[in-house]
Amino acid sequence: MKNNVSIKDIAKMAGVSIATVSRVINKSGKVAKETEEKILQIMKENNYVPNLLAKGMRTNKVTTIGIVIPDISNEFFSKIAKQIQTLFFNKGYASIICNTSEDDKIEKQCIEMLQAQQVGGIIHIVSEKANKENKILIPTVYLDREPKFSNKRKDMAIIESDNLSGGYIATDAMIKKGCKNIICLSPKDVVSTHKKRCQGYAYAMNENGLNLKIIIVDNVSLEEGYNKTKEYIKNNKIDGIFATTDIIAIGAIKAIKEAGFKIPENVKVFGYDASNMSEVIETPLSTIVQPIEEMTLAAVEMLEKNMNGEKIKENRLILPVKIKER
Amino acid sequence: MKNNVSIKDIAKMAGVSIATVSRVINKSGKVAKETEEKILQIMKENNYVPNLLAKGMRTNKVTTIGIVIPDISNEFFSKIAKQIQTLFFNKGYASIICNTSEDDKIEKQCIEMLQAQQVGGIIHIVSEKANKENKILIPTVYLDREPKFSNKRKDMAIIESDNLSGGYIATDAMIKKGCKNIICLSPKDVVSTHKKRCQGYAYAMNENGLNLKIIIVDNVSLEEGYNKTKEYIKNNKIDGIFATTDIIAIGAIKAIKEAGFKIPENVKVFGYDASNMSEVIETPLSTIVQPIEEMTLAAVEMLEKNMNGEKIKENRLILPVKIKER
DNA sequence: CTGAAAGCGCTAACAG
DNA sequence: CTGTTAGCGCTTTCAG
Repeated sequence: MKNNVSIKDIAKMAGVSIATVSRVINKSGKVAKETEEKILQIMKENNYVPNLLAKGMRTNKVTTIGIVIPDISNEFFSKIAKQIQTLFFNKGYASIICNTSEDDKIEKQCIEMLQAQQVGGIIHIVSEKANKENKILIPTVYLDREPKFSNKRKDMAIIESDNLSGGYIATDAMIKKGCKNIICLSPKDVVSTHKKRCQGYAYAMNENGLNLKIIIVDNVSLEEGYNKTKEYIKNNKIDGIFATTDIIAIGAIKAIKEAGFKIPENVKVFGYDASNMSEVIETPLSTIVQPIEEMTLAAVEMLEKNMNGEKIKENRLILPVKIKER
Repeated sequence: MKNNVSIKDIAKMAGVSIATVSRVINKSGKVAKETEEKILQIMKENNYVPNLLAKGMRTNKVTTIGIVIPDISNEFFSKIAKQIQTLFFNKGYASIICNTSEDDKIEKQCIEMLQAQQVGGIIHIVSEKANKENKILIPTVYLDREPKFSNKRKDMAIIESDNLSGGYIATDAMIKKGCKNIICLSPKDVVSTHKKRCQGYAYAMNENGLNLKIIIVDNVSLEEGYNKTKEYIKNNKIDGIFATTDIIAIGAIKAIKEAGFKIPENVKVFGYDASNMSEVIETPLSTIVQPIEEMTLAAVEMLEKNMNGEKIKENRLILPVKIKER
């Protein structure tokens, strides 16, 4: 499997020392044009590709970063992963992507593996269960979800979108259209994002003197959105729903329609994330758009600075979201 | 950034040679229980994590594999990537994931980078434009799409799902329900998967003496599915649609309904991939389910064998698909 | 301008 | 059972 030609092979073929070959590879130091061309030629002929790992080991500069993500098959996260990988690829870095499946045990293993793989930095979306910081020395930027342990370290780099105002503007938009009985459907507040969206909802409701009703779904699924909504509307009147993620809203829509109500005439529905599903569903589903590009770009830039040991004043960033009404 | 303790540091602290430390790390050779425990203790205290790259360099055994994918934010591909990364993670491998964005230039760069990163093997879903094999010596398994250059090398490892019968059973199911005028919506046949699905469609139509009509969409999008369908039904009657991927079917549905037809009463619609969108759309959309787990498992196993230099008789595999009628 | 040599962290004989 | 040593592919002084 190791038919790879090495710098040594090239040197031998060119009749020079490996130092010289190294110099032309890195365009460092002076090499006679003649020798340089000859070496370049031989490298091309033999399809030489430098061993980045050996180089990294020697120079202590690494060309790999890690991305730790709860579930890469989730649309929102996969978009993020794509952006990050592309941004880093263009800078010459390879991205090692790890799935934690929301499991803190696996998450720990991921971090250890990345450390063992000598990644230069990590962009980390914490799992639901992550309670304590993994004790590592690798530069890390937390993205999307605020880690539970973030209050312990004020210098922690965290990039989020503005989930609080996301919840607020969604709810407020419905209130402005006359809704008075708006419920909020959300998973248990294990994750900062959903929690903040609920808080935004609560803020808007309180501001308008409306009674809030937060209904906890046991998991993030169409079924749960459906079941909990169906159950609730048996004995309660509602005219608005704010679900902290699209799929829950879609379940709610199903229940609402089954009960004979019209959307958006009788009940207005807001989801979150502007997923593909929200695009294709035929019932009008309003939603909140997160600034994925800005978030990933900021995370990548911040991580790069961290890796270069640069001081950063702004190590926490909250990016604005947009509303998409339908 | 390199505060990492090394085997040398541990050895010094334990007052033994690095060889001994190496032995306890790898559980190779005999080490006195006493010394072993002492070393283990010190390793734990100092949070020692072995440098896999150095190890790989020395042993010529690498713990990284590459995944090359056209678009990781695509639901189907991201599910595949997740599976592969998980399977390899459990075997102790890290996965470097690369996006080609369907661009053969980027694809080439990806392969080169993976080579430079010394990955042990690659699972590769080729881009649309990939026309010639990248000349590398890394064990590679092609997944999902059959490379255009596959006929040149009969020993190439390729895992696909059965797109041909996918197209066939979808079409056949509609015919069995009485459809006679079924159109097929598909992107230009740049990619083997869509091409084969169309062939399956054609096969079923011919078998039943029906006229086939394949309509090319310019790109894979809801809009194109919508536009091309709307255009066609202006002057033609149809009672069935087979779209080679769900999103196109969803566009078609929109056009059909706008024209006043009922689904599935007047027109039956089949998509492909059993995407989340197909799950939530309120109009009945039948679809074909690909065996993602089996595909990825087979690919991973085949790659592992390749990496271990094992001979494999079956280097081409076509896995069966399932129908999901709605 | 170019080569020799040391060393990054680690493993694998080879001696003790 | 344990230490010494060479070397994986590469960069980087230090001498020529």
